[in-house]
Amino acid sequence: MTTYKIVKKLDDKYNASEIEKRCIDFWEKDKTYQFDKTALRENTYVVDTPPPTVSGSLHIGHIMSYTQTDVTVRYQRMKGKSIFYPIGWDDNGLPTERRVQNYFNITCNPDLAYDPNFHPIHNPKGDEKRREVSRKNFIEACEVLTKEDEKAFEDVFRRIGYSYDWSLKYTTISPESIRISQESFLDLAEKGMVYSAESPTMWDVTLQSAVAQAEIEDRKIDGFFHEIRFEVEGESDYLKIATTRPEFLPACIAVVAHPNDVRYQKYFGKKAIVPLFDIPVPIIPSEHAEMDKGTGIMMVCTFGDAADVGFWRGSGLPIKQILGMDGRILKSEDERYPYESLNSEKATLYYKQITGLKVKDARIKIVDLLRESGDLLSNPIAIEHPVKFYEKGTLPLEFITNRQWFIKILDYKKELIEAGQKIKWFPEYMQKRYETWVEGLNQEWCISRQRFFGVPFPIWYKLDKKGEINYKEPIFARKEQLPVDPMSDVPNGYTEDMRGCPDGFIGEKDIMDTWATSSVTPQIALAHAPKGHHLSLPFDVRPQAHDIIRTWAFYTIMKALANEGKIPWKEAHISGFVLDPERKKMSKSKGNVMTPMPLLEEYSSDAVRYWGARAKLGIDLIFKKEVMDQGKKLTIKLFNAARFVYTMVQNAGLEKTIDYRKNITHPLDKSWISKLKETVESSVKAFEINDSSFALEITEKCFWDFCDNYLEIVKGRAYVKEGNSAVSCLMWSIDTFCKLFAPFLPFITEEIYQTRPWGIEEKSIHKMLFPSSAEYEDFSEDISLYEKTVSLVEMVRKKKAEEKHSLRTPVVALTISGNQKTLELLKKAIKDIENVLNVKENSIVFEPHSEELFITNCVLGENEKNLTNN
RNA sequence: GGGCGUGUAGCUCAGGUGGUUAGAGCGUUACGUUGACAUCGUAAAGGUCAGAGGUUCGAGUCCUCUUACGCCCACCA
Repeated sequence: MTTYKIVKKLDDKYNASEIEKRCIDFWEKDKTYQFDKTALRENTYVVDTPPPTVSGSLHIGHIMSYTQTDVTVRYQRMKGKSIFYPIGWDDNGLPTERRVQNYFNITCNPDLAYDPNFHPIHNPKGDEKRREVSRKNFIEACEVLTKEDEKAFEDVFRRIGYSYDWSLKYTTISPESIRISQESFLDLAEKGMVYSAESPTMWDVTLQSAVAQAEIEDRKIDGFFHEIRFEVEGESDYLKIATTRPEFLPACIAVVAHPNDVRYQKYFGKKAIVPLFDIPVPIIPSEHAEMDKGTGIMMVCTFGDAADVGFWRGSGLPIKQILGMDGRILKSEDERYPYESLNSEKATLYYKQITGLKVKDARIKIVDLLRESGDLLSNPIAIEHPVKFYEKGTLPLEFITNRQWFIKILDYKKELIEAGQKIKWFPEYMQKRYETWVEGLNQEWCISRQRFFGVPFPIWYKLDKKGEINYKEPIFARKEQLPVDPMSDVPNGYTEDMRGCPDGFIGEKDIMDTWATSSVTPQIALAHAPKGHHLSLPFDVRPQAHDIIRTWAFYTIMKALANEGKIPWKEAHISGFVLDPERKKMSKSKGNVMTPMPLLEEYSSDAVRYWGARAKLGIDLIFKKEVMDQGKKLTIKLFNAARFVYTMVQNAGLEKTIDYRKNITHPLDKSWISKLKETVESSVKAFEINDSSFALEITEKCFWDFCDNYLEIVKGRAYVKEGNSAVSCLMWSIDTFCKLFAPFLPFITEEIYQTRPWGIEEKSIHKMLFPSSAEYEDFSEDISLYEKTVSLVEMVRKKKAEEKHSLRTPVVALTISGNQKTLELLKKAIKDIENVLNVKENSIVFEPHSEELFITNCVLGENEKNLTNN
């Protein structure tokens, strides 16, 4: 067995960093947290740990939620369960990609061949042009950089004592993870749930990639209503059409009004003329238009917003694409306005003035032109309106038509909601959030991204005789081929020299949405488990924060359901955020993030864990250092209380026998054990409903009661030879508190447990069984003796405080009033009471006159200070 | 517009099946240290439990409404 340390004795002074070092070393050598694959499933607790994104650093929000999970896991371990608690690093995705580009001054060109001689070097200056490298080289560069971050993350997680089995560590960009992600995709392809299509896609022009519904957010931005004059063919009057996006005039395909709108009914079937460009477009009745909004009549362009896309889908009208992938107005090949116009010359003249401009500039230009031509009916009206953004983007999303891969989800809403109902959510109301999200889904999951650092699609396309791509019949990789990179691997039946040639093939350049990989974390974790394990879905728990219910939780449920027909986990534990003192979410851009390492140094790991563990699941927490102070104080108090009790145990010559608890015979001690029993019972109850913060709260309360009252009251008895009952009771209490606190404060409790005065080697406390109230049953007695004694002590203390005397001031005369029963009870602890109050032996008078317990006469003697002063 | 959550001491938060006088930490004030602990102890002050109504012998807790704040979703001419 691994030795905890050579000198098995508590230090004289509490030293957090020494204790932390000893414990980390001990747990490592002892393999305390190793997963035991031989345990039965019902004796195993399986966790789908969130792999943190390794770009930048961990912040205090991680610490709160990861601590809450570790506490739960440690409790389960102390229930005797084998724990499958892996840790992974999410190094796959955009944040890493951006960071790597800047750090090495490189950029990825997936068309390039792999260069085995390329080694990335730190080059932040970026004086020279960014070097283009192949996708494989780029991924290698990502791995170089993420390794450093992962080291720093691991240091923090080890230091704070998260009980991962580090041998289960995975990364989301590893070949194994890529394999699993691709396999999941191929499985869905077989099931007919994936397809590629060319259609209007939400497009981030800065990122130059498609994004999915889950990654977009609304932001209120300033804009203008422009009221524009549209003439009607064959009519003398004109239409007044309001739009926020006049730059899309040349892409206008129709004008629509509500079918019941009497103002416009007479125009239906006629054509409106788009100003400047003289484009005749049909005036169509459509429910898309609302009578009471604006002028009640609107123009439809391809595409100004999601409503335009919706209308276009049902209209059968052709798309007029004027916006390029770079967010600029397209130049047509012959530099003419490329669509139908009554006056092509004029249309071209105007169109030329906006080609190549960014949408915002094009808008300004068009407004100027409308003003000049007299088609702007009023000055633009300033408004604030919600616009869709990519959550990490800076410019509004555009709808641009291109080819993307999708996973069908809209047909499965019912099943997805039912799966959500089978999962127990903590707190419960988080299930509602999941349901709201699923109900509100209106797009299939677009999983292709025009990026580089991620999981490639296991797909190639055939080229025909002319070298044109056949998208209709993609070549899927075979499962035994995985993982594949279609840009360097070759599909079955082809050779590398056929790549890009007529009658040959070409690889799919795009990569998958990072969530396509994150959504299979349970499967990835299992792939990293020791051979011969018997685990499968569902896991026991998924801990995560509430902001990613619509992404991580949703996609994981969706994949588990589609791939395996199962729910991924039985429970979801949803944590909140840490807010700064102004109640703002901590974020890098606001500069208000706190990193954990300095706090661990300042307060100790146990104290920081205390802070995280006190927060309730799901609640957003305002960061308060004072709570860490409280944790630090508690830790030191535990240390000192244990040190004192251990000295008593040594003095009493108490031996470790199974039966030392049998020494506990004194009524007051047994009464205290009742109190302890109650706390154990409530603590277990709280843990069982995943309310560990409550368990901590009541344990702490009981512990301070122990220190302030019980320990003080029996101190005198513990010093004398016949004090074995008290000493045994103190010892058992310390043992109990250590176990109750162990999930929260793993370091100090291990230190105290390992330095027990028996001198016998012990297993880690974290492998011991959590206390159960039944163990205390036989040693407990009516709790009221303890409670009455404490209230009596408090009364006398208060009297001494009121008279500004020291607590050691002798009491010359004391009369206690109360009912007969109470007084008889108190007499059982008379020696302890005399001692703690410093009353002369046999001088307490009992008066059985009143119902309530109180002191009718309390005369204090002179204390030493007063004597010297006089 | 729909939904969810929150409102308790100066601050940050607990208050479980409704049950004495509503709790903790920090902060404030007073006192205290010779035998675990000054990274300390004992005590005090501090509350119309957001507001109104209802159920009940009894409501911080249950119901209805109002109000303030936060979040999620939707709308986006």
